[in-house]
Amino acid sequence: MSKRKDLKTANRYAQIIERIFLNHYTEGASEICFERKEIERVAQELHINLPKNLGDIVHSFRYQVTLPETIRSKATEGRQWIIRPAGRSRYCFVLVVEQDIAPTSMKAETKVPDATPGLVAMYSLDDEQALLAKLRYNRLIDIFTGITCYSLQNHLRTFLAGIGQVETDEIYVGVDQKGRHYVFPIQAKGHSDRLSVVQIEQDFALCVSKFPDLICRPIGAQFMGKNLIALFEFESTPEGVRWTEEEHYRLVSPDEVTPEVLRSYRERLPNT
DNA sequence: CTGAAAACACCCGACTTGGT
DNA sequence: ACCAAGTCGGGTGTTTTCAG
Repeated sequence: MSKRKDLKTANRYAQIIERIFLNHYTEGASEICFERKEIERVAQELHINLPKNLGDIVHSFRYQVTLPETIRSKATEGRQWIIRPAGRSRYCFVLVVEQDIAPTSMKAETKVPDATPGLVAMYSLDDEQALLAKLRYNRLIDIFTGITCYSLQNHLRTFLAGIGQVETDEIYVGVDQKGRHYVFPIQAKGHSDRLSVVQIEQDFALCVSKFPDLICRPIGAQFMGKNLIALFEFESTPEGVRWTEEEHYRLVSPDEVTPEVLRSYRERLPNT
């Protein structure tokens, strides 16, 4: 993302993705598909070294960095390009309603007495794992959804027809007081990565394929600070995935928990 | 057709590099 | 020297290949 010498030093990833896009783009297009093989071809045309990890090109534009300006400028007002998987080694740029899944700044916080075991907090290896552990030990998914639920497994990776390989950070299953069963796929992000609608779409698809009988409610989780966590819930509409709920939870150490915090916490916790 | 092995695809963390 | 962006290697699940 250099500012001065974009033309000369735009990185290989950006050059490649830009060329692929422009190869297929026509005025007014809202879907542009390409295959992995094209990455190799384009690198050759541009006389640049083929990156060794081709998948990382798509991956980085999906979750980490913004697309080159050339591509972004071809999105109509209020819309943005995302890169959707479209089966094995196939990808599609799709123009969707712009949606930045980021925590709202001025949102009220709910205090929760931090029940994360000290040892776990101390030795978490990375942000994402730390976040998942805090969600689990503090039953934040129960509190957020109002449903009693349990972690089924984490890092469920599987292959979906028509999409490709997908991965969900953690899966919870739950049951409400009327006996309905739910599945909650969780996407967790530390400070640096962004939540992406692409992943939420995949979570819905994963539910349909692997848990067709359960009610599917994808959740996004993001650290806003060390002990401040934002949770999001999504719904699937004809216009695409939309974010419907957002709550912020602050984990506070047990010795600063007032009776009031404790009471409100107990009220929010679903009965088991 | 079946099962095992090889190849492929993808994501993550860690290393490398280039700009300040 | 420090920081962040760019790149790469490892691990694991899926798909393909192929011998029997």
